[in-house]
Amino acid sequence: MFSKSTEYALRATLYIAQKGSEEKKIGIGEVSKAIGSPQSFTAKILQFLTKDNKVISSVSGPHGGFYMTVKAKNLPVRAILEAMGEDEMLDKCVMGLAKCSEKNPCPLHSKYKIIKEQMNGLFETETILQLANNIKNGDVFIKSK
Amino acid sequence: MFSKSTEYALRATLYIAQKGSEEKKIGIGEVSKAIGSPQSFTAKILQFLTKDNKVISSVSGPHGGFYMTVKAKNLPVRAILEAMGEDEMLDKCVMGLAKCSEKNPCPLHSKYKIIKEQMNGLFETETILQLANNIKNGDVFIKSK
DNA sequence: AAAATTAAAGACTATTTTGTCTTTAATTAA
DNA sequence: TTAATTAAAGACAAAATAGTCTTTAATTTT
Repeated sequence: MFSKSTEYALRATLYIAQKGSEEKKIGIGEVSKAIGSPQSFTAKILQFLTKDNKVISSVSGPHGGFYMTVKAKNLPVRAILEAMGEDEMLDKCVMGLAKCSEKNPCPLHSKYKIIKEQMNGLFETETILQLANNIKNGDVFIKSK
Repeated sequence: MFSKSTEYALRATLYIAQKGSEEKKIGIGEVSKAIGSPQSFTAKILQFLTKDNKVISSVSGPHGGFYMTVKAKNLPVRAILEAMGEDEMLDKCVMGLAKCSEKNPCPLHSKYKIIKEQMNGLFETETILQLANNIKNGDVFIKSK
């Protein structure tokens, strides 16, 4: 479905949302350990998500690290996909037609459309904060055992 | 969703199902032109789908080409995904957890599961022949204008 | 002001995916 | 049986993705 980069972005963001705040920033070492991802690669992804404070924020120096504002935590999960440039996945033709539409539908268009609508609904409805709370509760996980 | 290879595989297979038969084989040139894909790359993909006559069949020489048996045409679309080794996509964790399950669910597991079930249903239910017939009727297309 | 700590930046490498091109093998028609 | 036609095989090349490592900049603590 998504690229490895986006998978790490989703998990890292949820971890930072769950554990961090403006007062308590999280270091890259802790993040990559918590989600089970390569540290340097994850660093690069987080730097990218930090550009223009799209989704996450950061400060350098001692006691620095990554965190999210309350406003950012209340964004839908889709915001992470958009920041990673993978939100087009949610509207892409399943057979790869450059222009797949009602006028020019691929053979799976009409049935796959319904599935895409549900995916859009899922990523639009769920907020980062909601999912982060589920992690906190111990109901769900962001690292494989 | 799927790799370019699999997108081409889906479209090429539907074209061959629609236009070809044991009596009328289709050349690689015609296929790649009809679906708008790079010819040599498509050739490699079709060769792969021909291995062990998984989905499509072929013969070399004059009046040779690609075709599908009646039996193959009646396979579900999922057979193409399986042949391309991309059917695992239909069961993969959306956040990239190696082991995402009811016991160890990712934060999107329970809701994404429903979407996956529908995707599985779609690819399992639709047969290659059914979709090919829709192309023949002019209802749907496998090439972008 | 100096040392320590942290992310930012960017060069670099490795792997996978996508794609091309040439040679070979199979088959058929003349 | 020779020439023509087609896919098969496989070596290459290009581009995208994934990942590492080193240096720099920002910030804080001492």
